[in-house]
Amino acid sequence: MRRVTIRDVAAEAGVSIGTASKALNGQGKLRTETRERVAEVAQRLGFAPNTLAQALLAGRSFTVGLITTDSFGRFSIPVMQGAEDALGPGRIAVLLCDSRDDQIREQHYLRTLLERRVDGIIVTGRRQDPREPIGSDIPVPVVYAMTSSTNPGDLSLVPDDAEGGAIAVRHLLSTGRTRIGHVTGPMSFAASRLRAQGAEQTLAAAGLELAAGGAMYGEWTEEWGRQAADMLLRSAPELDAVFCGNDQIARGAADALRERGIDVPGRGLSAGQKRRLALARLLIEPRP
Amino acid sequence: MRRVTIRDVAAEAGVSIGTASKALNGQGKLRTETRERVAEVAQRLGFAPNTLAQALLAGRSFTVGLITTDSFGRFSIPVMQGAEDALGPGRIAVLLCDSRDDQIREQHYLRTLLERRVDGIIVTGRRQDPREPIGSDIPVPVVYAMTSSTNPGDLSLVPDDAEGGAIAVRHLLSTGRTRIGHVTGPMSFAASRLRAQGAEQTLAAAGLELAAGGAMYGEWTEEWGRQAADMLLRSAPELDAVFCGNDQIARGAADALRERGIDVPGRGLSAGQKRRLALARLLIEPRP
DNA sequence: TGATCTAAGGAATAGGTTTTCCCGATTCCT
DNA sequence: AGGAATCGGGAAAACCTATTCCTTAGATCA
Repeated sequence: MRRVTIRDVAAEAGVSIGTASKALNGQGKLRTETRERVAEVAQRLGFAPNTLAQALLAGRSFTVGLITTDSFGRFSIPVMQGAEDALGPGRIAVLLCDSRDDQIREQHYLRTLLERRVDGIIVTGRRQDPREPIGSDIPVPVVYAMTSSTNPGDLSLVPDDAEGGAIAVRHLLSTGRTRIGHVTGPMSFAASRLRAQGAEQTLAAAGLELAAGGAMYGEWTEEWGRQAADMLLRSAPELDAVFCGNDQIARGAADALRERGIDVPGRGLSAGQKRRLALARLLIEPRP
Repeated sequence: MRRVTIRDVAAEAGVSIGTASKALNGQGKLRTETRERVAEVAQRLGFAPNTLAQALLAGRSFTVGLITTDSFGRFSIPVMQGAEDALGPGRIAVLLCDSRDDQIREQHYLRTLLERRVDGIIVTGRRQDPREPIGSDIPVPVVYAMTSSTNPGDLSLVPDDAEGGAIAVRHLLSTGRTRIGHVTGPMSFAASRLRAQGAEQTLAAAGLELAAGGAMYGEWTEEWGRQAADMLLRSAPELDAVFCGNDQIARGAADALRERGIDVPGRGLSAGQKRRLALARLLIEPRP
């Protein structure tokens, strides 16, 4: 039941182990006839080089770890998919870890990944925000995707929330709206604060400000969208647009407004999911 | 920049490599004082045993491969999550591969996994159905989850579709319905055929049969649910229940019927997602 | 006192591959 | 023909750890 090794191939082809290795990898100076013979034997024996041995020798594992904090939720799936898509074909494998945003599990997985000598680590999913970096003094590159670390030196790939807020407001202004409300997620999330900030600055540049006294912070849920819409309807009945912090809130608010007989246009842009994690390529050199 | 190895620990603690290994793993006969000294040094130096070296020595990699065919879609995510949940804490890692139900990619990943000497392979996601096994003569255990192979010897973890159809019909009969229609997915899917079969057999045992001349095969979509409901309304206006093959179809059908003024109760059972892949444990021995 | 036993830890090996260095045999040049 | 260069391939080290077998010293026993 032993797996066939390069030693078997070498013996069968009547050459040394080193020669067999060179033949299979296109290295060294070998006769063409020799190369072909070794290749044929390897094929016939079903030889598959042991990546573990290669990794041990190379000092790297051709593997990256992916730590998700939201149990493969809405935020980490596109990252996961992008990472796999960018890395898989290049013989780099992706190792899966689900920390559930729990410190203990996170440390456990971090340790496991380091023991496996991963070439890099991707941290993704909505983490408690703001949040400590997953660890200090980690001897491999770490990149945060769709989440960020409090350590300013860390590499992170995040949406430009302030610009996003600005874009939304500019769009509304361009359609002639001027009395704009803003309903968004918890104030503890940087995403909420930055989007509101971008919106406010853009309004200020036009000599305006957010209706109803500023951004309304709450939850990232449909339920909060409904509640907030009701509140707005009472406190600021004159407004002519609502900028919502995410899709759930928008859906809730739109439903609530429609139920009150207010006409709400359909959604404008798709969520633009499936961001490719091209940055992951930076983590590792392409294998020669 | 070299990572610290057991050799460094041994040198620092003033013992041999073998002794250091024994101390860290609780093996052999060593003085307690020695054990503690080695442990302290390992801690201080931040030693993390190289899993690659362990794997090479042990002849197994403490890793399983997970091949998804639907790009982390609705069917594979629960399996992925269950596998990670069952394996991760036990120091077994899960390697991610997305074949997109493409033969070429599937073969590529299969080869990669074998080169990495995985201890087992999980294949999941809705595959084209019926479908060839991922390969023959694979030297590691393979289990199909939420999908099956045409090779009857292969291990697969699938819902009991026939029993599911039977359960649905028994439920409807118990509420007094007797004129039951069935709208389901494509006939090319075994799931469709088996559910219809279970439903028909249960009805037959009660001396009944499916309304409108049998199961209506179509797509797994809301759109098809709407269409089918309309058709049923015309061809079999006397029916008093519709058994739908999946949630999408049910939602479409319910919407269409409600629009025609027909009262439809809310959904009865949750989809019961998040199936734990306990079977994955069978693939591997727990690490000693 | 000499022989035997136990405790504590060292030396060596295995696992599979890549790569560097080296050696023998041809071929080329003058 | 004699030396140099090239060609083809072999031997061995290195990567890191766990384990098996030995060695040494001290203790026990008759």
